[in-house]
Amino acid sequence: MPKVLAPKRPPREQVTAGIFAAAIGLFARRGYEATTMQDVAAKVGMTAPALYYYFESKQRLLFDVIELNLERFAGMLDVLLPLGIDSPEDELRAFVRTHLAFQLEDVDRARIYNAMFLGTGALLEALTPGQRSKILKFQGKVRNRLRAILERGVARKKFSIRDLTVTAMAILALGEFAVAWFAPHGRLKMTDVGEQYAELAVRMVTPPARLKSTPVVHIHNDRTVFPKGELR
Amino acid sequence: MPKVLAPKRPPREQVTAGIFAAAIGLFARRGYEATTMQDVAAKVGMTAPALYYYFESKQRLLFDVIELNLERFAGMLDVLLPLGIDSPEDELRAFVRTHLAFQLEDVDRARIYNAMFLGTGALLEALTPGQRSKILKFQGKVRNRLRAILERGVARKKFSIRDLTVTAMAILALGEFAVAWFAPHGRLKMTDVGEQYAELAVRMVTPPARLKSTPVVHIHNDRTVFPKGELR
DNA sequence: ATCATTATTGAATCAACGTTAAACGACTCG
DNA sequence: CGAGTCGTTTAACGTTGATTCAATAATGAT
Repeated sequence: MPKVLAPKRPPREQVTAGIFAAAIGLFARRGYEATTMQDVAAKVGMTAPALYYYFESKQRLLFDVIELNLERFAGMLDVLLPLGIDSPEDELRAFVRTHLAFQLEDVDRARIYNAMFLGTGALLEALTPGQRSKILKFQGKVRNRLRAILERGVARKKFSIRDLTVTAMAILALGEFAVAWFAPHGRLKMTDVGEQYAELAVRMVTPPARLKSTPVVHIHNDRTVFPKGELR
Repeated sequence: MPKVLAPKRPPREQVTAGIFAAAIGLFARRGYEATTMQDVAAKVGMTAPALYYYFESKQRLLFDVIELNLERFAGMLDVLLPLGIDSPEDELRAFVRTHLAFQLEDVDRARIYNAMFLGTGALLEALTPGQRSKILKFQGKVRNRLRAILERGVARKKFSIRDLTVTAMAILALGEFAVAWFAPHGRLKMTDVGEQYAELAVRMVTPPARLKSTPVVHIHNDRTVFPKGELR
């Protein structure tokens, strides 16, 4: 009779997945240099040398971690792109919500993504030119998607935007910054924040009601058109 | 005749200032762990042990670097605080502008500040509990300052805010994210961005004009009051 | 000049870490 | 059972980097 519940040795895949999970968290939080192979090993109940059975070096581990996440990014982008929503406002809302979801559904992943984005940490140094261009391309796609939404809103006279770049960056900032303060099990649910951020983004592109009318300027092709003497 | 241009030994202050400058840049770009005392020393034309004449340890150097920068920010904050600006809108604008100026006028400093804020990098981990709490206390002050501004605007029925925390974080996000994209000598001047960010922040707390009126909810004491069925 | 103090250096110490090597247990297949 | 492979461990190596120490150069005062 075979031993019941005898823990059969888990397949290689599963082990590496565990190592990835541990490494992502540690790299994301402490940074690459500050994380030791010991740390990673300990998190999966191993000793450091055992890791070398799966990864030829620490560098390689980082590389693979990043590569793995790049794939996930790409997947998120697909969800982001094909939205066939009519109203520019709703389109903007959807973008903001999706962007936030991407950031919050896996904080470690988002941290790594942002770290590369911000040029912080040693993560960027570890990237190959191929990886770098891959991620820059991804970034560009996300930004362009947002710009397109904003431009469409402007074209339809729904949005009032002073400078496209500034506004786009402001909206992206919301999501990227979220991982810094959002507490997964706190008072607010992720969907709550998504709703509110979406609304804040819409307000950003909507002229205020009561205030002495802010000069509305429409932008064309990344070049801001200023009214008389505004924005010296 | 005294040797003309004889390089008199620079005062201690000046040397430490140089070390700080070098350390800020390196810590900000490479991170704490990835920076060696050699690196810092080389940047100021010294050898590593010489640094120990001025700083008792690498950790201490990091702490002093951080503290120095916090003081600068605190200085800015003080400038911001006592201004008897009446209008909540103007107060908010001033905060946003100051926050952005702090971020953009010295990118390295901002990166360090943000790294701690974001929990990215090993900066926070490298500090002692005492040092950490000091820094966190400062962060709290900044946040509370913003919250106070927002609360005043709400109390005066000038601002429409759904959730104080979310809105505050959104506004802070603008500035913190700026270092990631702003190009010092590009099309936009810092003051331009400041103006626009200030305006975007005001819009965030101002009910939109044309849209089918977004439900306006006033918040009390960090507890959000939801209207009928909003924000499930 | 001489001396004390200040500032810096090169050599040395020590721990930590990435990595390798050899050995060991466990599981698989004959 | 026995042999081979797989996965892991302990021990060890080499390097790097923070920090210390004794020696020394540079400076300022007497």
